[in-house]
Amino acid sequence: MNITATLNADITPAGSDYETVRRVIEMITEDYRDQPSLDDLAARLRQPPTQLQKTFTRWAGLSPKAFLQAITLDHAKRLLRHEDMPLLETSFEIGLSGPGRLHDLFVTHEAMSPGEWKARGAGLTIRYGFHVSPFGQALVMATDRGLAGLAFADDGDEQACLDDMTCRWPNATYVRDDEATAPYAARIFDPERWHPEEPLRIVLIGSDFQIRVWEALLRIPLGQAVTYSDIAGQLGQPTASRAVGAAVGRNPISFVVPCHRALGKSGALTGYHWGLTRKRAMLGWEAGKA
DNA sequence: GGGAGTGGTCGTA
DNA sequence: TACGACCACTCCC
Repeated sequence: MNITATLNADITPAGSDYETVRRVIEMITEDYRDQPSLDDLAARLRQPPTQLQKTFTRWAGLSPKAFLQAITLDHAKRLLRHEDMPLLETSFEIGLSGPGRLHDLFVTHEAMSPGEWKARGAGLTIRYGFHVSPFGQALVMATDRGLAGLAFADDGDEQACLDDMTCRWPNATYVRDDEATAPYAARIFDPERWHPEEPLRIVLIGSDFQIRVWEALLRIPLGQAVTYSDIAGQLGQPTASRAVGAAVGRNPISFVVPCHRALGKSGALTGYHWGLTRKRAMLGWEAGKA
């Protein structure tokens, strides 16, 4: 059975649907103060309102109007409010030593040794493939130890996206193998397939500091967010928020390591390596699943 | 809103 | 090694 085809049919709109959704998100983002109506949005996209509503809701799990509310600053601030649940601290106690089961995708992770990191991927074979995802073309990269990379590209930008990822581990051997990476894509973007009994294996390749930051991100549950300074504080270096931002920005397994759940202290989305629109898309999509 | 301070990383010498 | 530039930040005026 063709997993990609199943994925398309099940949860992922065709590529052009992401384009539609992306444009809706952009319009909502630019004009959210005017609270654009469904009719306004549909008119600008030259689509019937009912069809747009259907496409968008199928993709996000919530209507354009609900989505509009989900990506406003107020909502972001609510995600950040954790006085009744000191997120990172409690997660820390539950167990750093064991596999990172706290992640909603049920991830077990291992880190590359410092030696392997210094070798910049030498001796490592990385299989990669492009797959349709709710957030555009997804570049999936895997070693035999598990998922090592996940990146996103708009149509036509696949090569730039691949270059961006391969230059991180320039000495690795890269093999295009869509068949090997398709099961990862199928699973990652379908919450129905997130099961604790079959954790997703991921491999973190990065510096010591980066890995500590990425592990902190893995402890943020679906529908929650933390600030860069929260993470810095949790690492015992409360003034290192800017360094945390830089490390978050180097996250090689976008979405799975939920870097989109890191926000500025004001609740503003600040930046995202694969585009702010995509960060909004992820938060909105999660708002529909949480 | 903008300037200063921040800590990790990377390129260069 | 050492230094400077670069950052998905934050604080303070």
